[in-house]
Amino acid sequence: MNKYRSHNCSELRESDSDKKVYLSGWLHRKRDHGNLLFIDLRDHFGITQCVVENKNKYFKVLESIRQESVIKVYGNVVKRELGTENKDLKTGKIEINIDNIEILSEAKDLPMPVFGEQEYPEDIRLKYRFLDLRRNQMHKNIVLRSKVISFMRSEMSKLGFLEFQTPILTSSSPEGARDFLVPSRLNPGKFYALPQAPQQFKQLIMVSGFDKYFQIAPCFRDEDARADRSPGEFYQLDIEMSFVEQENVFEVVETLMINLFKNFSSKKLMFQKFPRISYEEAMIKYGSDKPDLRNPLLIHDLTNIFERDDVTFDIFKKLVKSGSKVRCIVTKKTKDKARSFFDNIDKWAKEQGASGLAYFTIEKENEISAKGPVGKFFKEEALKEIMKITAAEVGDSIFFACGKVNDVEKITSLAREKIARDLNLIDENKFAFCWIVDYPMFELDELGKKIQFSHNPFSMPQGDIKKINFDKPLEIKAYQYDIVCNGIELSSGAIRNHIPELMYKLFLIAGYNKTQVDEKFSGMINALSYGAPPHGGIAPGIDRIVMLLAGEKNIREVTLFPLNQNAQDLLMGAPSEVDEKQLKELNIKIEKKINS
RNA sequence: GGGGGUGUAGCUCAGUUGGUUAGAGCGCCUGCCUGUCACGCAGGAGGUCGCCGGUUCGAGCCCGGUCACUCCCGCCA
Repeated sequence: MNKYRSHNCSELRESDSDKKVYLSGWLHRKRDHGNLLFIDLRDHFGITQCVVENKNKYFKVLESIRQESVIKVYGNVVKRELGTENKDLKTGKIEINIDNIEILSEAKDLPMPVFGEQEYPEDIRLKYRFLDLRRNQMHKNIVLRSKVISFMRSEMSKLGFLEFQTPILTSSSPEGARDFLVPSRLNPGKFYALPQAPQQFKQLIMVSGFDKYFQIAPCFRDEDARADRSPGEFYQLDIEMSFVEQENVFEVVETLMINLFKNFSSKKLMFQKFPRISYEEAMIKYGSDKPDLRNPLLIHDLTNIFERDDVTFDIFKKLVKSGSKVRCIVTKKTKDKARSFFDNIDKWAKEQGASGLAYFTIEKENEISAKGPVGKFFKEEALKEIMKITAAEVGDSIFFACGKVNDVEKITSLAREKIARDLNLIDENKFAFCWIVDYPMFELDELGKKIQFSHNPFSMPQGDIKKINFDKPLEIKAYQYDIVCNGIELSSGAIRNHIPELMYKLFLIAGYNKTQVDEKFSGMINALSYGAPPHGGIAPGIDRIVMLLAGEKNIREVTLFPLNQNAQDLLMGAPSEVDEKQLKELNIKIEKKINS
């Protein structure tokens, strides 16, 4: 092919026997027999075994050179003797008899080995990412990521979407996450912001008449990290479409996801048509708006039961009287589970900051009774009612949580997952997608006083625009939706509000008057005032999709050069201090924080 | 900002109730070895037990503080 190689390290077969070839790659592994030396030569494509005997003048050189050095090998392709073949290698039926070699780049002692599948501390992996990325699993994940993105591009193009780039230096937006700011040299004292998402731009693209747009869009948010959330930056498949209803967006995304997941994973899709679950229903049944539908457990509301006279569980009754809710989870056929199973869950709940989970098991001798620490507080009639509501049967157990709606939703949602894991109810070989729909337009803030947008302020409220009752804002639903897979939120989207008058009304409810809206969203409002198509879209998170396809639990496993949890790049040393001169040009002065 | 976990050789980890000189595997160095593919065998070097302080006759182990990494909550679409 060129002066470095005639073939790559995965190419040679029996049929190439007796050919003179030259290969280049990393010295993956050495097996030194003293007078005979085996070398596994590795490149991106695979591994080829090379052999050299002590009479070769390069023998000593190869003996002393370190792993991960890059060498060029010149030699003869030889068919391996029967019994010395390696079935695990594509090239396992041949080997290279080395004539001579050339060292292209020598490696120092390694801080972490490339060979093997052991786990290593993440700070070392990130500092030596180039070594980490040579390792098989990481290398595969990154290749997968590349293929997924290519696939998305080609599918979107086939569907008639056009790919555009939107600005990276843009303006700070008042809603949503913290912005990354970039000082402007030409405009002293002013800042650009990196886009949290190309939200306004993609809407402007629709207003500009381009009909359907997509982009593999970088998004920047200055928020704290999680396992499934990179600090700093991540990528979305940003999509926007003109003249569409919610279902049209769903069609595109469902088709894409089904093709994508069928193409890149052997795991089965639980639903060929993704279930649509309203936000309200999701919060009751799963305690979360990102339910893992592989998990068969459901949450039920039992608040009313604790208003009955034949229930004497006073702690819960008192809480219910003061507005708390009771929710429960039923586990099937758990009456013979060891006491420790129940107690562990209760203990776990306390560790999560809840006041624990009460539980009992339904039994029947002469009459139906509840066995367990709080069982004695429930008479037969009450138990029958509970069984009716929850579809619980004799032999099943019920776990209860009581508290304010938000708290009880949080703990039951976590408990649903915890209990299912303990009982091994989650099928890891499935993908369960669903849509969460009908999000409320507004919600109360934590103090329950101020009304604020619950999602995106640019979403279109549902129903006949002329008949919306703005006096009851909390009842207004929006054409706002999320797509969730295996409990991971992949994306949210919405049909956008393209009517300025309506937008002013909604902003007013959230406490912004017309002047304020004009100031903050002048570009957007202005654009919508000169003929805007009804439009909507969505933006699936690419990192999370690849994470699911790769079967990884951490987003950094599918990211080439991720920041660590403190948003530092240990390889490049970012963020870093800058020259006084640079600061001066930008009119910026650093005030050192003095710790007392 | 808050809570949990981890921190012992270059790397992965063990280290009993607080008790003499802190161990193993991989890697590294030296020697032996012509069919290995996690090659094998023999020997060797390598340690501020994250850091600071305390308790104790004695601390890798107990206590307090602190730092780093990570997971979670807050935050975030």
